[in-house]
Amino acid sequence: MGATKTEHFTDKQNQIATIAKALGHPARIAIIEYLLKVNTCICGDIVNELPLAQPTVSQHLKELKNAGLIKGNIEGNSICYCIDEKTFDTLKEYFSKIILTVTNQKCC
Amino acid sequence: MGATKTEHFTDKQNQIATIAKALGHPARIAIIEYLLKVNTCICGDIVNELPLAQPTVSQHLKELKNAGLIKGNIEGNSICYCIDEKTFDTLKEYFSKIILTVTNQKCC
DNA sequence: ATTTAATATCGTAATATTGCAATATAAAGA
DNA sequence: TCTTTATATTGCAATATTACGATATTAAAT
Repeated sequence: MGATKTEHFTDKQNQIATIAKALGHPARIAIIEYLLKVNTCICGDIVNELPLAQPTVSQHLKELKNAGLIKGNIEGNSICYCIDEKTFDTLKEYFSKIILTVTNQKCC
Repeated sequence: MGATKTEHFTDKQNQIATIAKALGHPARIAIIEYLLKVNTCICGDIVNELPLAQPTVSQHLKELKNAGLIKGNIEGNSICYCIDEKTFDTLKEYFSKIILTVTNQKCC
């Protein structure tokens, strides 16, 4: 016990859960909002912006990248990060569909 | 260490992260989708639907309720659960704003 | 009053996440 | 080449999550 029973759920359910999980930490939300503000930036900029050590920021960036929420392009010495729109679209579409369905329903 | 540094982030950032975190598990996504299909149901229905024990389902329902994603109304013996639209709206609005901002940006 | 049914809570083991110091890697500049 | 700069990885401690058996709670049914 302790491990999520991933294999019992559909690919789509796991996909949405994985993306949501990546956004389930305030530091990662802060990183997304910072990227939104500055368009593109390097890891060091985020380290200066957030109250977290460089390895911690690097780890959060990795998780956001694994979930497809950001992209990282090597630019010589540093890595240029920016938001990956596609995955946010996937989420928005998913929630839009939920809301459309729910508005036709009656709650208990 | 090990605990999230919640106090260093804004209320809005923590709010979005909390909601996203609640959706960051395939079982909870499956519960949302089941509720979407059947409109309303009781805990026992979900226990029959998912490959998880009753206490586990109860715990997942509690987290979804704490995040404001579902509502639970006592109906005599059992509890009637249904989706709470408001919180999904909050998420959708948040992602819509992100996408609107990103589409005017150029990635690296 | 007792039993049954539906959920919640407690306790606990297994696993995952968070955060960071120390260290590694890799490219640019002197 | 040696140093500097930028980022990633490793290893580990603290904490959180996941899952479930056992048990408690609460209301309906008999």
